Amino acid sequence: MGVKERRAREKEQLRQQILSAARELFVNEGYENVSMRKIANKIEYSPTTIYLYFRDKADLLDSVCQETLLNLLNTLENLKEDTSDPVETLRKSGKVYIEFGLKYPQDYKLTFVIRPQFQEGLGLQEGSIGEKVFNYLRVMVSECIKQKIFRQVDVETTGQVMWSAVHGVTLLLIDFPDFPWTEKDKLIDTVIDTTIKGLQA
Amino acid sequence: MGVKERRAREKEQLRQQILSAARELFVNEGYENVSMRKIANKIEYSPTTIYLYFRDKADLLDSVCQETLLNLLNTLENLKEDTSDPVETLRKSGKVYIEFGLKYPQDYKLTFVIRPQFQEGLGLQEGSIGEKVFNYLRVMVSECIKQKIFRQVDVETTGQVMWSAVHGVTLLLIDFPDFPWTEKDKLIDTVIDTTIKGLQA
DNA sequence: CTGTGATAATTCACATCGTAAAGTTAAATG
DNA sequence: CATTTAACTTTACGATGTGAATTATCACAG
Repeated sequence: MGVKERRAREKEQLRQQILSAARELFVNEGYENVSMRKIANKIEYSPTTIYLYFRDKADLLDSVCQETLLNLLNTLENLKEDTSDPVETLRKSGKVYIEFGLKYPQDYKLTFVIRPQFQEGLGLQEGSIGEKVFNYLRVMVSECIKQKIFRQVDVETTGQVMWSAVHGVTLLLIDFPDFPWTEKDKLIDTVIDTTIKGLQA
Repeated sequence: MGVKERRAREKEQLRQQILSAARELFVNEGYENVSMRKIANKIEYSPTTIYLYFRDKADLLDSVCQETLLNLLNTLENLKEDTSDPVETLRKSGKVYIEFGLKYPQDYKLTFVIRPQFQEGLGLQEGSIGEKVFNYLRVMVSECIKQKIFRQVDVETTGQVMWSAVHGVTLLLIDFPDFPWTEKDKLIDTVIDTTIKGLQA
């Protein structure tokens, strides 16, 4: 009964093909400037075929963003060189987060700014990858608090403050590339250092 | 020669009409979901009339955003109750900035997220309103530094760090309303306090 | 090999979009 | 009244997201 399996495999393959064509186009030309027809052309299928695999254009976007979140999660988890210094780990994580955003600016915007416009509230719910990313942050922060390096405010708030800071710079640097920013790396480091210093006991 | 003037006034009036119809629609339905035809219908003119007043849809968006920036600037300047305590003024300004964003979430996103997608780099150039807003921030920050309350890092970086923090929370709160945030006001205050504390000498 | 049923992909169609170009109307000037 | 000018509309084009109807592809039973 290998037939069913092969067919399923083929179906999954085409799904992936659509997904990666969509990602490439979204990233290079922006979500709004990519039509279903363009995606279809790229993979040499008819436009409506895509609808056999994705509910609509927003659903396609959503799937692309899930992948991005997974990438981000992996990137973050890859640096768990447990230095036993939780603050250093947090600092490094912040840096990696921002650098991820700047390395794939379109993916970042797609995931954290564009998608929320189309999928109200979704994306960070129970068990999702987005939640896992924030959990990663939670763990690091709570380590800092446990060791009494950070003030004894609650983990949630502390994590959210950290997230605000890195999310903020990332988006500003992406959205206003012509603004007279301080030297980029200096700005990034200062944002992280300032926030960490502000959170310390 | 009052004729010319009257005509000019009428023209300006229609321009304003278009602008406010556009703003209302953009805000309520989102930029992408508003067509030139919808705007035209609302003001009871033909769709192409709008093109006599605005280059294209992006230009219309741009004008709406300029108004938003002006509103923001006014809001900020209205609280210059010179308490002679520059830190307190900065804290209050941050709060007002965030509250402005949360009060008009769609306007805020339009201005700081959507527009940059259509007008590369524009909006913060020399003499613009956007620049004035950032100048406001600069002045406050440099006051804090002058009084040796803040670390002696340069004004630019300090201001940009502050902006990152407030921009970050604002957008997160807008874009992920369903995320389990700490109590909103607490989060806002903590973001501001943390950043200011981190910047202090 | 032929027919059958399922599944995958396509063709066709529709309403809507941004906006260019040409056409029309009305008001100001002489 | 005639003419010029400015304001506005009509018409038109190519592109968009996507639903419905249609066709092609293929595994399997007889």
